[in-house]
Amino acid sequence: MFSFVEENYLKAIYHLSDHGRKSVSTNSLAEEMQTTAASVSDMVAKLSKKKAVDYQKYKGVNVSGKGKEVALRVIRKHRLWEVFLVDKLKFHWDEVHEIAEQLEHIKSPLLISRLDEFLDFPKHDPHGDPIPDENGIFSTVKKVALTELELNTPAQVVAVNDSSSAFLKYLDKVGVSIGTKLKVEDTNEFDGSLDIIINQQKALTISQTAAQNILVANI
Amino acid sequence: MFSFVEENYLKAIYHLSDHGRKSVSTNSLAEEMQTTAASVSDMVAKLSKKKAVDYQKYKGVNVSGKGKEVALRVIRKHRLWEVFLVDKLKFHWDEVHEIAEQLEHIKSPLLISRLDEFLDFPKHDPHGDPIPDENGIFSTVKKVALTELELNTPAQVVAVNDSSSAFLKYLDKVGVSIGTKLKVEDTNEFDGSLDIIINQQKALTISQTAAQNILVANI
DNA sequence: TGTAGTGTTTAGATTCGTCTAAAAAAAATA
DNA sequence: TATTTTTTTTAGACGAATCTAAACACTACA
Ligand SMILES: [Mn+2]
Ligand SMILES: [Mn+2]
Ligand SMILES: [Mn+2]
Ligand SMILES: [Mn+2]
Repeated sequence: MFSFVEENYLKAIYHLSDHGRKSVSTNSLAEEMQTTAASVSDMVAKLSKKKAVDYQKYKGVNVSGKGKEVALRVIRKHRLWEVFLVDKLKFHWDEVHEIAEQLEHIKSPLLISRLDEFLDFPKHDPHGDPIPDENGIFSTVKKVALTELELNTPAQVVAVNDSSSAFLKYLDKVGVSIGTKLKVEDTNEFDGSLDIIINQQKALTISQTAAQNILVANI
Repeated sequence: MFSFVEENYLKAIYHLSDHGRKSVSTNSLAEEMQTTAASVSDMVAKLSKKKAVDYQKYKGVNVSGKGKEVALRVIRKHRLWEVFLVDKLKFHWDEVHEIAEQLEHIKSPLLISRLDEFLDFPKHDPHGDPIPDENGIFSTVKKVALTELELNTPAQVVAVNDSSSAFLKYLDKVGVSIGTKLKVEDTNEFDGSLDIIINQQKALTISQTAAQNILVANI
């Protein structure tokens, strides 16, 4: 039905549109897909003819109902495979994305439901991102960037906004991972950095940039 | 280096050439690949230019050293994934081939070595076919078709020649699987059928066709 | 040994996804 | 509002893999 390449476009449109909430420009999609605006124009017209996106020339593009379904199915597979790689094959959380980019395109609904079961129906991937169920529904937990957390309120790390290897390695070094309990002790006005306490013991200061990429939930 | 399609051609040539022992005709390769002789001619010329096959016009084709390496790597991945599907995801041995056809093309040497370890370094896939190691070496066990087994000699089923769903379902029905111990009690001259005893108890008669597709080794 | 038949290769076209260059539309700015 | 700049689309081409039709090479055998 949809090719490897079409699936990747739909996933990118879904992400850039903030889960289908706003329309996506040709240039931003070209940057995301590491290709040219001309190629994007072509592909978007093609996806529009297949009713996978809503598109008007010069007005941007967004996923249609059908396109959203496809995107969510790919995202579900991507995240389940990442859980498999980390939980079962002992990969590190900064090594799994590229392999999951390939595995997400394997076509077999039965394979995915068996994998889901084998992994014990995980609700989140190794980076804390939610895994949609077979109907595309996310289990929603209210999460907030660490920069928004109120002072001295205990919270738990539930996800990261930046899954780059560099950032994940930094988090490892300072001892932050999914599930880590922490609170913010103080904010430093002059550069936006935060003084935090990890697991009721380790104190450290992290930059505003780092804090914006750490998502937490109240406990 | 090699595309999805090129990998499939190399695998097919390797199989049709009986592990590189004899050269493969354009037509037989076209049939195996479900395509036309013209397409095969094109692809074989391309693989020849890439030094993955030895090829002279009108004289047939065979894998080169490099092509054999590629084919064996794909075969290794195919069979390891089949073991994963059966042992870990509880698939039935007649359901795994199509999915493994997709998974065999995932590119990540580390993934395969981790998978191998996770599966406890299996030497055979669910159909009894040997899994080459990372250097392309098969662990060789002398196996023989059940039709060649001497009378009243105890043996063990180690592989099947026919992995079709129909044949595997038949084997399930009569209670034969990889590892089953059996011996041949008698041969019926008029139609080549065999009277066999399974696990020292169950007696049954199987056709010559079935027996030719069951491979056994002495115990 | 000439010829019919089979097997194989070449020629030319098609689809998919991509590219560069140029044209057109929209947005920004003067 | 008129002009410049940016964004987007169109035009035309290309490589990969495929196809059909036609030409060519090898084989069999009369
Ligand atoms: Mn990922
Ligand atoms: Mn992808
Ligand atoms: Mn198989
Ligand atoms: Mn394949």
